[in-house]
Amino acid sequence: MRPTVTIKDVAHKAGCGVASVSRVLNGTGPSSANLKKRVLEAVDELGFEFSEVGRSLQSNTTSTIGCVVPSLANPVFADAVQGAQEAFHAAGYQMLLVCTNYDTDSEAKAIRTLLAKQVDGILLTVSDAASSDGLKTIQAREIPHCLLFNLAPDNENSWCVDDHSAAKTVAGEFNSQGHRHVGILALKFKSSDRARQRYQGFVEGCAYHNMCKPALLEIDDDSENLTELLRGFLQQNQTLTGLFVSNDFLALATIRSARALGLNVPEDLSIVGFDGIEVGEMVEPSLATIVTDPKSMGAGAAGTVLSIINDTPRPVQPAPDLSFSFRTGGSLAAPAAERTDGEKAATFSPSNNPSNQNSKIQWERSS
Amino acid sequence: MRPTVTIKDVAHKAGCGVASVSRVLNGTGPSSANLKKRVLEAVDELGFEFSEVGRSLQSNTTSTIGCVVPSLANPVFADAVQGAQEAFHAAGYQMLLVCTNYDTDSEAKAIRTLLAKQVDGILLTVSDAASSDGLKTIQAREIPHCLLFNLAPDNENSWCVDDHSAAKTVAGEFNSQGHRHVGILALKFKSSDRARQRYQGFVEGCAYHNMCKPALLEIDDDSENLTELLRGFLQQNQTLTGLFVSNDFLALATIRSARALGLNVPEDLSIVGFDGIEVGEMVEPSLATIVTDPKSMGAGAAGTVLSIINDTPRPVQPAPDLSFSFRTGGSLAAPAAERTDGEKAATFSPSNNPSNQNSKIQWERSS
DNA sequence: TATCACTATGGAAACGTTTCCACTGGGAGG
DNA sequence: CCTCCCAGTGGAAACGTTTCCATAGTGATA
Repeated sequence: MRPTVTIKDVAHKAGCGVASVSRVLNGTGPSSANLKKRVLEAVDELGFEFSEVGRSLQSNTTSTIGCVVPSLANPVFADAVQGAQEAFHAAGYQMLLVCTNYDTDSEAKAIRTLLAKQVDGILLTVSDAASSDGLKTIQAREIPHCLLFNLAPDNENSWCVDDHSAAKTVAGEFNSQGHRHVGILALKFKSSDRARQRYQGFVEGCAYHNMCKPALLEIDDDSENLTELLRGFLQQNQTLTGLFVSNDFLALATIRSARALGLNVPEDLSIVGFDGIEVGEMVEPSLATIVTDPKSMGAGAAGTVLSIINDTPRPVQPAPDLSFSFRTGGSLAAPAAERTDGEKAATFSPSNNPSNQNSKIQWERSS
Repeated sequence: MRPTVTIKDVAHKAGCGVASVSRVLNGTGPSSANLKKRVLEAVDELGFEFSEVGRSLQSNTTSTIGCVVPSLANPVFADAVQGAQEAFHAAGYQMLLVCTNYDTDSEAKAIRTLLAKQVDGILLTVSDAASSDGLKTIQAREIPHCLLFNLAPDNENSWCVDDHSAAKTVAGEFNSQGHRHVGILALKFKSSDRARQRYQGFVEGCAYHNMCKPALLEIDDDSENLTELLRGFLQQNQTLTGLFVSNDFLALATIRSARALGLNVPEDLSIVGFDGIEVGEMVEPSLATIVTDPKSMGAGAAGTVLSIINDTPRPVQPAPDLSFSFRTGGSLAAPAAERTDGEKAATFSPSNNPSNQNSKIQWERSS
């Protein structure tokens, strides 16, 4: 297809063997000044560039890294990917990107494709690190790799925020504002083990602070009718004064839905997000949230992959408790006085469904 | 490095020649049932997978497409990349991603690398399509490619929003709300020819509606002190009642800065953005903006690249005037009465620098 | 002068595929 | 029975590199 110029053409033009061209151009092995000159001239004249394909075949190396993430729609991943891309680029590697849309089959398929392409390493975020087929394949083949935003199952390499502690921290923040009964809004656990971590940490944190067990609202990534879901949820949990939402994007949407239901944030309902995306600071009220640094995480994970490839010391990851920080914001405040005793609770629930049994049963202290 | 199993191993195990294995597995050429069975068994047992590298060398094809964008931090590009990735993936292509950070040198270098990697096609967004070295190289080598978000210089393939018309539309919206003197806040033109298009369209639109020539505030991508820049700008243009900001992200930041300066949006200053990112609808007031569909654009451009490769009919691009639409929002309203005659204008400019000569000179009608 | 070490160079193998070509054997048609 | 054709198969070339090895030349040392 492409009438590209190969090393043979150069050799011919320079009147020498291909081996000499290779040596001159790669600076490997000796070569006379005269030969160098001829080769360089020929290269210039012909506009020769090495074909990475030929090279790869010979060296069993592609200077390509695979990167698998659920989606770029979430700025957390977009930032992480960008950070990783820059790190790889700086090290002379190209990045093959695949988005899986939180689908485990896509994950496995993508990974197989990447392996066939002979990537030198893989950086990946999977739905569930403990059960990922793709991950198993990678481990079996001993491909240099690093998980990103997934907690490593067994001594896996991974860069991730300590979701569990972070969520616990959020519980503490709710507590110190005087909230006793809060909820958590999370993506379906099966599509994100991160959501589960956050849930568990939050439950634990609430227990630690002697708060009620948080009510859980699990939603799909593509749920359209958030407002309705929220209405139902709040009707079932009328004493709820705060809501921890498992990512900022969703938290903003939740604020909007709450408004649509006639609730004031934070007076009627406090909201805390997770991720720390920039726009969270631009809205009014600003979003209280856990802030993380996805770009650094991506770059760090990339560094880990590179260090495995080159057998150099691994980059050090920030201590788990430093992987995040809490950012105060207007969306979290003390609950309005009349909300804490459940009096006004009924105002946003015209339906007379008092089924809040959910909030107290099956509740046990875990610390 | 990798003790992978090759077609030779399969041939040996199955007791046949490599050619037969290739034929069986690719379904090209005849083969007996018996042979098929043996080969398939061997493949299964050995866990054989074709090496794309060997294949590529032979076929002069890599089933890989390069994708060059300025950054993923802007959700417009993130969405577009995702759309493109999905389209490529569906067609059996992998995507090599490079972010250039709006740097033209990176652009050229990235493109050279991609060409060395023998990508089958390239999808790219450059800083300035008219002067891009990388683009010239691509054209010279006749690599299947498509521009994204860049207006094609000469019969280039490109998918882009009609920035010019969209900006003109914005001018019209300002006009119908009664604004006479507005400004435009844009990224430095050298790093984005899109910003220039929008500027020109806006100027033209203002002229068309007999408004004042819009004042221009050009900023860097990494400007930290937006609030200060805005303060200076507003001091110099005290009769300004509206501001067109060249992307939504920046628009939200601008709203925040305006607030920091004690201005109410939209009463003291109306803001209109560009892109239509989702969070724009979640903030209060919601962001009036031009909404575009970057994901579709990415997918469309990817389709164009594929159609060039496969020599199939090009996907049809939406008509320029359908490539965007205006979304009303709370950030755009009629200017407060006292603002239109410049009376209250001084309230936000404690400095007594009345240099608004900028706004009226060199002003010409263009339609 | 014979040996040696070392530079400079080219030929050829190897990497993993696909594909062309040649060879075999068997069935059909004369 | 002799051809002819075709399915079935394997050998080998080709793709663009790198690298091993062999060879030739050169200057220094014994």
